[in-house]
Formats: sequence, C-alpha cells, structure tokens
Amino acid sequence: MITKQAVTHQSIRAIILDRIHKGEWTAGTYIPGEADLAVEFGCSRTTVNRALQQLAEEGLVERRRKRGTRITPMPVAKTTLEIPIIRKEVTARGGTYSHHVLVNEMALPPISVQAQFTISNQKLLHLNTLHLSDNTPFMYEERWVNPAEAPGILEADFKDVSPNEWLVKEVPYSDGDISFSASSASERVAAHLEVPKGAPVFLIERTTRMNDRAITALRMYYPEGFRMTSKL
Amino acid sequence: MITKQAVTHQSIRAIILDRIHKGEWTAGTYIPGEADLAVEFGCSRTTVNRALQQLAEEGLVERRRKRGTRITPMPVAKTTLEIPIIRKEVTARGGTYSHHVLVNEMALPPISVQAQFTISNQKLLHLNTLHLSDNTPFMYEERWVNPAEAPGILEADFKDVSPNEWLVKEVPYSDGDISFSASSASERVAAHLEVPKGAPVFLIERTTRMNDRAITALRMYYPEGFRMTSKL
DNA sequence: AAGTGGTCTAGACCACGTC
DNA sequence: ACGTGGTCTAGACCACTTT
Repeated sequence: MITKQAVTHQSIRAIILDRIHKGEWTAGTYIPGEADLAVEFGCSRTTVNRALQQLAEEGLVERRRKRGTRITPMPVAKTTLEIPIIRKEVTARGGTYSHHVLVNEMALPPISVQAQFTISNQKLLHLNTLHLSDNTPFMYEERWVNPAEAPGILEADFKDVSPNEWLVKEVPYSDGDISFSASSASERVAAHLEVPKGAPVFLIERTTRMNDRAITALRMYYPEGFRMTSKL
Repeated sequence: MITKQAVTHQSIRAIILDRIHKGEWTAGTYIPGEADLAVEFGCSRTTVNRALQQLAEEGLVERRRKRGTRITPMPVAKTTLEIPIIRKEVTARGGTYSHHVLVNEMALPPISVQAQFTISNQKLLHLNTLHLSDNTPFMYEERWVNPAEAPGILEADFKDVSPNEWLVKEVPYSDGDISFSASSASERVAAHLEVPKGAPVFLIERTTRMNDRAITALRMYYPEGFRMTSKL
C-alpha cells in the first residue's frame, strides 16, 4: 500500500454532502444503493453504510429498506445542545463561581410538582439555590428531589458542592425532559436575580428520571442577557 | 441457529447502561477493553466497538487510545433539539397556519447584520414575516438574505410558501449558528405579536452558511407561553 | 515499545417493505 | 418474491497515547 485509508466513511460523507450542495443530487432524489456506491468509491459496502447511517441520523438523508436512500425533501434542522454544570458554565464565561443554598428542607410540593413525581401528599426535599458569577446573580434554581431516588442527599453538605453538581456526580439517570421558554419574573424570582418584577427571564424546566421514577424536577431562571448557543 | 442475533450492539449498550445504573460501574471507573468485552458477551469486537462509540457520542463514556474506556465522571447532559418548519410547528400544535410577508425589499442592513455576512455597504434582501396560528400571532420573524447565495429568491412568490419554507426547500446549507434567549419586546415586535411593549419574548437567532458564506440571518420572536421541549 | 481504540474488508444472513 | 438496508463476524492494519 502506498496510501493509507484513502477511502474512509468520513470522506464518503464529504463527497455526498458535496453532491447535495452542488445540486448534483437535489432534494427528494433517490441515490444509488450501497452496493453501487461501494463499487464507485472503491470500498466495501460497510464503509458506505456507515457514512449513510450518519447522514440519516443527521436528517439529511432518508433510508428505507427496499426503497433505497433519498435526499430528505425538507430536512428538519437539528442541533445538539449541551447543558453544562452551572459552575462550568460560569467559569467558561470567565466568571468566578459561587453559590448559596437558600432553602433546604423537606416539604409538601405543589400539585404541579407532585404530578411529575407520581406521588401524592408526600414530602420531598426542597432545594432553592442561587448561583453567582463574580458575586452577581447568574441563575436562580428551584428544585424538588425525591430522597428515595437519591440516596445520601439528606446527609449531603452543599457548602462546597451545589445540589446541581452533587446530583450529577452521585445519581445516574436514564432519561428526562427539558423545556426552554421565556417568562416574566415573579416577585420572588425578581428579588433573587436582582431584576425588576416582571422582567424577562429565560426559564429552563427539567425533570430527570430513573426508569420512570422521577429523581428531581427543577426550574432554572436566568436573567435577560443569558444566551444558550449551539451549532447547526 | 435457533435464535437470531442474540447479541446486538443495542443489547450491549443496554447491558452497559444497566451496569452503570446498578452502580456496578461507577463514575470514573475504567471498564474492560473491547477485546475482553467481546469475549464476555460472546460477540465480535466490532459489535462492542459500535456500542461503545454510541455511548461515547452520548457523553456517557470517555474513550482514549491506550488508556481505555471509562464512565464519564461528570457527564454533560445533552439533548437534540429539532427546529421544525414553522408551519409544521403550528399544525403539530393543532392550529391552522397562515403567514403574512410584511416587508420584502432590498435594503442596507444594520452593521450587526453586515458583520455576519462579511460584507460592507451592500444591500441584502430584507424579509419580515408574521406567522399566525388560528389567525393569532404565533411568531414574528425578521430575516436578511444574501440573494447571491439563494438564487431565485428575488423572483420567489411568498403568498403560499413562506420565506422560511422556501429557503429550507431550495437552498442547502453546510452549517450555521443558533442561539436561544429571553428578551423584552421592542415597540415594533410588541405591535406585531400583539403583546405589551416590554413583555417577555422568546428569541431565537439563527444564521446559516454555505462554506463560510452566510446565506441568511434571522431573528424569530415568540410571545410568552411558547415552550421548546425535548428529551434528555 | 506496547496497549488500546479507530477503522476497513469481504462475506454472510436477516428484516423489512414494496412489488 | 425479491431488493434494499441493517447488522454481525473474523481478521487485519493503523493511529494515538502513555509507559
């Protein structure tokens, strides 16, 4: 061999993208089968398959057995958002991180929260935390935790490690939901974030579960100016 | 063979997830090498490799040559957001979609927009569109398009197909940026969305490019109440 | 220098969905 | 029934990183 790995699944991916971009293969077109492409590119079908599977995951291509592979007629834009630990989010922006746990007690959650935990009339751990960057409010978090699903949390000390970080490190989860929205600051939220009541806040609501049992549900309030960014 | 495909990369993935969840493999632990796991599971190394690569993509596992594979000590939560065509977003929520193109003219964009297009003192196509659900404002969009990168757009008729949909269908892109934030409605935005001036709005800013040349940059304003949701 | 993941190959069988 | 993608295998070589 003179060259090493001349044809990789990455290079095939690039060629296909190029053909789409050049208009050689337009939206809706059925492209040749894996076997044909393997011959054309001088590689094994496995390699072509891998490239096409990746493109299918990204939504650029649609594949169905027997029908073949076609360029997605109206691709749905997808982006992967990374939700970092708050401490890292602050330090990545060049700030100095600190936090205060404002509330740490067992309490009866409101009905809306109870619904997410599929419990009724049962106390949960209530944790409200203010996260700061350079001693100014960065994010205010209201959290409920089912201690039965997070062993050790009742004894945890949140002086150095925030509840956010403690849970990420200690309690694995299998799935969850997340939502993003804009909201106006309630009196309580406004006070903690040091913004006027009614000011716009960026709200992230999140629930994590382990096999259908909710571990924690929380709301994170960011003051106006916070941006969540990503690549398409 | 009695059973078919007893050991798949999916089943291996499931086993590994189970071991993490059960605490058998805790955060930071180095797990056996691919070859060892292949022997244990009675399959080829290729299959184990595929399972582990997927877990690595999801951020649950970290892999480095020579070091091996370990459970990510503090996994970063990731979620894939799908940004649908506005029309589909509305109909998926059970509304009847319609739109009005309010502005459609060549104009000199503000400096902030010019910067994204790496142009100077050059006119671009300015398109402002109001999207409605059941005849009430759903989203207001301010868009700039470089006609040189979107051939045919100057002749396009946006009566039936909104600029959003036209571009998705006609102009492929190679990459882009997107950001989400909360903002307060300017007088203009407030008027279009029929909300009070200063009311919270959910703002999505987006730029798409083809090989480093910007095609379109836009801001989408959603009134309070809009939620973008996803699975973790 | 050596160990581990990253990838390719050639062949095989299977599952799905359309014809 | 048959064509296409989905996946596994067994072996091989390579690339990266640490020892």
